Amino acid sequence: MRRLLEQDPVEVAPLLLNKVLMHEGVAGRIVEVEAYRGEHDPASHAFRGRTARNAVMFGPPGHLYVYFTYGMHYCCNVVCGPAGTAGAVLVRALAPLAGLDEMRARRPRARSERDYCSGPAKLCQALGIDRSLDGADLLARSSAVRLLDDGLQPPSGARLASGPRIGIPVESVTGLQPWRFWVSGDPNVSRRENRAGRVAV
DNA sequence: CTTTGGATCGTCT
DNA sequence: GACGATCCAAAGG
Repeated sequence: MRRLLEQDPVEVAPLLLNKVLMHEGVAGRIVEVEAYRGEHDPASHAFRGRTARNAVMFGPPGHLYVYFTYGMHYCCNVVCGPAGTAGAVLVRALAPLAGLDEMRARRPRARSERDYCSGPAKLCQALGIDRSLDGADLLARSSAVRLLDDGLQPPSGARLASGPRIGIPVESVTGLQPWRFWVSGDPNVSRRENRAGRVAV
């Protein structure tokens, strides 16, 4: 798994679909992700170099990068690429798998199970992920938060969908890149598949 | 169903 | 001092 994550985030991103993210027994299957590169990606937190916030992005692959945004939300990424090079895959949505009661308690305003993890900040809330987990090794047995492979293969063919990343200005060069990947048709994906989405080869 | 605006504060200019 | 890799409620069709 570590070797897989050492590749370019754009290569890794679709391969993380159908993997499982778990924090203290509360878990979900990854159904939507976005790839972020480093210095050549204007949309990346690492575009302007290393800072205290994004330091983990420059570290070894397989660790968790958690950032705080909008004054109230956390979002989490799987760090990719070789150590010394910035790269990460933002986890945008999960299909709830375990700890559903815990998720409901942490997301009281959710109207249905679909509302538990259908967004990058929602899933962090549902799993109880915050800045204290920034830098955690997702592949270590001893970690509270882990990335697991339960044997289900990543989607391919028509089951894999891709499109432009969300919240990225389209006028920027990378804003048009189809670096958002999701499991086609999964109800937990953060935004419904629309004209922007297209099936990847 | 879609659109719009408010919340709220760490981070970087 | 401005601005988010967002979410939610409210309002309009």
